[in-house]
Amino acid sequence: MAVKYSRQRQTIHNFLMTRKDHPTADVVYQNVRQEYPHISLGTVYRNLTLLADRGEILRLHVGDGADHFDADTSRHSHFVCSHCGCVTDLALDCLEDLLTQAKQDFDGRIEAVDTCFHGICADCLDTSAKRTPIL
Amino acid sequence: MAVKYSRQRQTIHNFLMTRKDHPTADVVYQNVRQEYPHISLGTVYRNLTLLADRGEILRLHVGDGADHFDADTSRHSHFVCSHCGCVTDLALDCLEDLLTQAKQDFDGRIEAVDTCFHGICADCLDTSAKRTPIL
DNA sequence: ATTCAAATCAGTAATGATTCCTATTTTTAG
DNA sequence: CTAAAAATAGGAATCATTACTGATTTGAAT
Repeated sequence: MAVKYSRQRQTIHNFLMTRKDHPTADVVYQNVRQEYPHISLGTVYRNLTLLADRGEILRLHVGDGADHFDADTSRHSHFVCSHCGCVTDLALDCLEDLLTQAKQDFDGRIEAVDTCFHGICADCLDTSAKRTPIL
Repeated sequence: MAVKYSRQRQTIHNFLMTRKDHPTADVVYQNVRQEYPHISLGTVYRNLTLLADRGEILRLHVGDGADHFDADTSRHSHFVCSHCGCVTDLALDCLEDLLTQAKQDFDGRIEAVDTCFHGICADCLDTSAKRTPIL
């Protein structure tokens, strides 16, 4: 099953590279649809899965029901705001140390690590402070 | 909405505390059903969600489609075998360092971190070595 | 450039995990 | 003991994702 070029897949990958907010499949679909009105949601899912399987993008499980996708495949962490649901990048030096230590302590073979931080993003802290101090 | 005692919830929580393999809601359901044949899957989900919301158990998003649940709420990491799908605990000293560094570097408020390692567990490495060396 | 098998597509149906709904039962404060 | 609040069982509904199918596109060999 050799991979052949497809305009749809290229467009999906290109779109993902323009975004830093790690959109869901449906967000990708809604946006790519502007250029390809006839693209189907199944095509978006199939290509996101194919790209992720080939290591060209990352599939993130942030725990909000839908998977998110990231065109940046370098090792980095993520943050999810439990208030607005936004997903952002987080660069941490000691991520490598974590992997190194895990490989030492563990019997099996460790290939990757997903690190997902949770809390309230700066924007939500700001706006909630200006309105009602509930959070 | 004060929380009232329920035998079903107690049984679910008790069952979870006997297991170290972080079962899914359906596995909890299948097991608790032995004692309560009439318990419904909805009740299992509702109580697992309630316990997780109150911080009495953890809900894990390991990326295999279904959420897993963990009665051990102390800070620790998890490992998921991409071959057999098993989920195990992983204790790492530098997890605290990761949180500390993240809080320093980040503008928002960080409350928690999920760390999920992926790879092949020791059992799967063993058995695949004894059979056909595909992995 | 033409051909043609393999890959991909659009559209839609099916699946699987989880949540929602409602009438009934259980819990617990007074 | 009583009654209001919470929880339940059972099933329907929802949402993300995958699978299916007949038509279209790609690309390597002619």
